[in-house]
This record gives sequence, C-alpha cells and structure tokens, in this order.
Amino acid sequence: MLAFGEEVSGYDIKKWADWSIGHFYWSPSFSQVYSELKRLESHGYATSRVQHGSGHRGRRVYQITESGRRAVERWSNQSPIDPPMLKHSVLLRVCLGHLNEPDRLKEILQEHIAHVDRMRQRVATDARAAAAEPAWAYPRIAMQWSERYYAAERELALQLIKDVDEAAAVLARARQENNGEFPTPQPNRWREVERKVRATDSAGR
Amino acid sequence: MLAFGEEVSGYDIKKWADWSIGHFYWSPSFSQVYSELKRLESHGYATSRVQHGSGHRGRRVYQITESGRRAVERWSNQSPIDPPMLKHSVLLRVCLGHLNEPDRLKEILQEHIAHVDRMRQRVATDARAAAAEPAWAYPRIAMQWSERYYAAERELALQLIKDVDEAAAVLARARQENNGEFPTPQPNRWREVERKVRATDSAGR
DNA sequence: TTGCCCATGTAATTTGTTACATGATTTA
DNA sequence: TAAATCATGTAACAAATTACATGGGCAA
Repeated sequence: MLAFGEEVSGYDIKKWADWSIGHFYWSPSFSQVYSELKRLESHGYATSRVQHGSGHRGRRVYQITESGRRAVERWSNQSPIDPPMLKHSVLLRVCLGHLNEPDRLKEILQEHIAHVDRMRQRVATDARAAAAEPAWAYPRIAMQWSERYYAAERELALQLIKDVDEAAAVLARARQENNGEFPTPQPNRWREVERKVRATDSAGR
Repeated sequence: MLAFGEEVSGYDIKKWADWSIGHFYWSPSFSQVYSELKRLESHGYATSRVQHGSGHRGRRVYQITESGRRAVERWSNQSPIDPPMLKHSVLLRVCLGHLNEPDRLKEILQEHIAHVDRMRQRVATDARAAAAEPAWAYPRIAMQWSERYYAAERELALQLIKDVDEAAAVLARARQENNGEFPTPQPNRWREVERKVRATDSAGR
C-alpha cells in the first residue's frame, strides 16, 4: 500500500486495507501490520519518521523507498501467479450437510446472503467514492470487481438453497433403502474415482 | 472429513481434500493433516489403528468417535458463520496496476482465466463422478457450486480486462495534467472518504 | 536396477491472531 | 466528565508451511 506514494502510519494502512483490499485479499491484524512495517524498513524498502504535535502522541509514518518500489513492481510483474485462496466455511457446512437439518442449512445460507448484501452495499459506495481521485483508478476497478463478485456470490447461494432440497431427497431415499441408516460410501471408493478422473485429465492435456 | 464415517489415513484425507474441499476451502499440507489427526485423537474425537500387510508399511487409519461426530455437528449447526476469506493475489496486482504495463496486466488476467478453466473442468468431472454415491449428495452440490463459481470468476476476469483499459486511460490523462508525474492522492484523502462512507452506512441501518 | 511415486512422519520456521498495556483525543 | 475511539505497540500463542528423513512398491 505504500506503493501509492503516500506517507502513512500502520493504523492508516490497517484501516485502508479494511476499506479496499480487504474485499479481495484478507486484511491483516494491526499487530501484523506494525511488525511487517518494521521488517520492510529493516530491508530498506521503507523509511519512517515520527510525526509530533498537532493532536498526535508520536505517530510513526512510513514512506516507500525507490528500492521498495522496485521490489513491489518486480513482484507484481514477475512473481508466479498463484491461484486465489478461498476459505468458505459456509460451503464446508454444505459439504457436511448430512449433519444438519436441511432447514437449518438453508437458514445458514440465508444469513450468508444477508452478509454478502451488506458487503456489496459497502464496496459499491466505496467504489463510487474512489472515482474522485485519478490515482485510485486501479483500486477502483478492483472494488468494482468486488461488487460484481458479491453479486455472483448471492446468485450462487440462491441456487445452492435449491440444491440442498435435492441432496436431502437423495439422502432420504438412500436411507430408506438402507434400513434407516446413513449410507456410508464404499471404503475408499473416491480413490478409484479420483484415479480415473486424473487419468482422463492428464490425457486431455 | 472423518464425519462421513469412513476409516481413512492422513494421506487419504489430504488427497480427498485436494479433490473436493480444496475448491472452496484451502487444502492443508500433509504435515498439518497428520498433526491435526493426532490432536483429534488426543481429544477423543477419533481413534486410530495401524493397518499392516497387503502392500502397506504400517499405515495408520483414523475413525471418528461418537464424541467427534457430535462435536462436528455442533460446529456445523451452531458456530457463528464467519465470512469467507479470500486471498486473490491477481486482484492485488490489479489494485497495484499503476506498477505494471496495462498489457502485462491483461496477460496476467488471461493466465488466471486459463487456470480457472482448468479447475472448472476438473471439478465438473469430479461432480459427475460424485453422483454415483448417494452418501456424496452434499459434497456433490458443493462441487457443483464450485463449478459455477469458476464460471463466474471467468466472467468477472473478462470484465476486468476491459476495465484495465479504462483505468489506464484515466491514469494517463491525469499524468499529462500533472507534468508526466504519477498523480499522488491527496494525503489521507481516503480517510475523509471512509469517514463519510461509514457515516451514511451506519445511518442506513 | 534405477528412478519415481506412494506413504508417513518430524523439526524448524514463518505467518498471523488474540490478549494485553497504554495514553491521548473526541464526542455524548 | 465518562465513555468511546484513535493510535501504537508487546508478548504469548496458534496456524500452517517448508525442508527433511525414511522406506516400500512399481515401472522403464
């Protein structure tokens, strides 16, 4: 975030992260921001000074160095693009759906949708605000992406609510044919499947 | 994953995680799987035994206990539903777009799309395979969700490629008006914006 | 018969969070 | 003037990865 050239404090960075990149990249805790800033400085990627007076009790502000700018540019241009990492605990619950009542599962999905809608509203407002500064042109299109991402997330969750009924029906039918017991998959059945899938997968390339 | 009732080893779990859960929840490293299994056992949530012979050099397999089943059921039903966590380094690069040539940025987005397409193909095949086992009804709809998620990701990236041109144009124009220098945002300008946004945000609730 | 993948783990390290401490400033 | 928020940090802990070690089975 220092790469935008502003002189900012750790507190600023955390707040800004919550506001913008937090939507598509997790926002670190305050304590980590502070310690990473120190690390950046020790590597010569940033310099710091303490701002006194004018209503502050000594706030340390950081500024990127030329070496730091080059390093982040190098990262952005050349580092391998690793796949996005997602930890979607709601989907994890769906995957373990047989442990919940279908209605409870759908309730959880509705709550999830409500949260997504709130986030979408927020990022939409922020994206409009970002339009005021030309320097924020790229952060702005990233925020617009987030807005559309939340919209997609909503639609996917709605579809999933329908699918829950279907899965519940499949399980109920299998249970009947299995004397009321939850059907256990054939031991290690998924391993054959995975092997077969991987074979056709590598053949396709 | 033990909650499906099968007796599995750490290796099995890791492979299965890569295959299914990995699409919507990150897949842990082998070493973590092994140590977490030990922890589960120490808490009485699972039992283990060593399988000998038949082409194995002593593989330790784990099975969930009743206490473990109740614990995961409790988690799934009652634990607070925290928001999904995303770490999308491609979007991070877009956000830092002013460090790259727009063409390089679009190249990165194209590579990302290619990766997404591969993953989508894989999960689609896996989801079809999962249809064979009634016990996999819920994992299956989770995989179908992943398939649609990848489809959405693709569309979002395509839109973003268009937006990059727009942002590049905005920046170029601002640079001209700024004697060829990259425009720096007004110091802490975003803080006012954030304050204003938050104010209207809380008023809305 | 050599090299590769399967399989299981340990140790060291990195990454990131929570809990706590502290004081200054704003606002109700 | 009390409570909330701004602001900066430290210490302890938890989560997760990488590097490494080891041996068995299988295919060229």
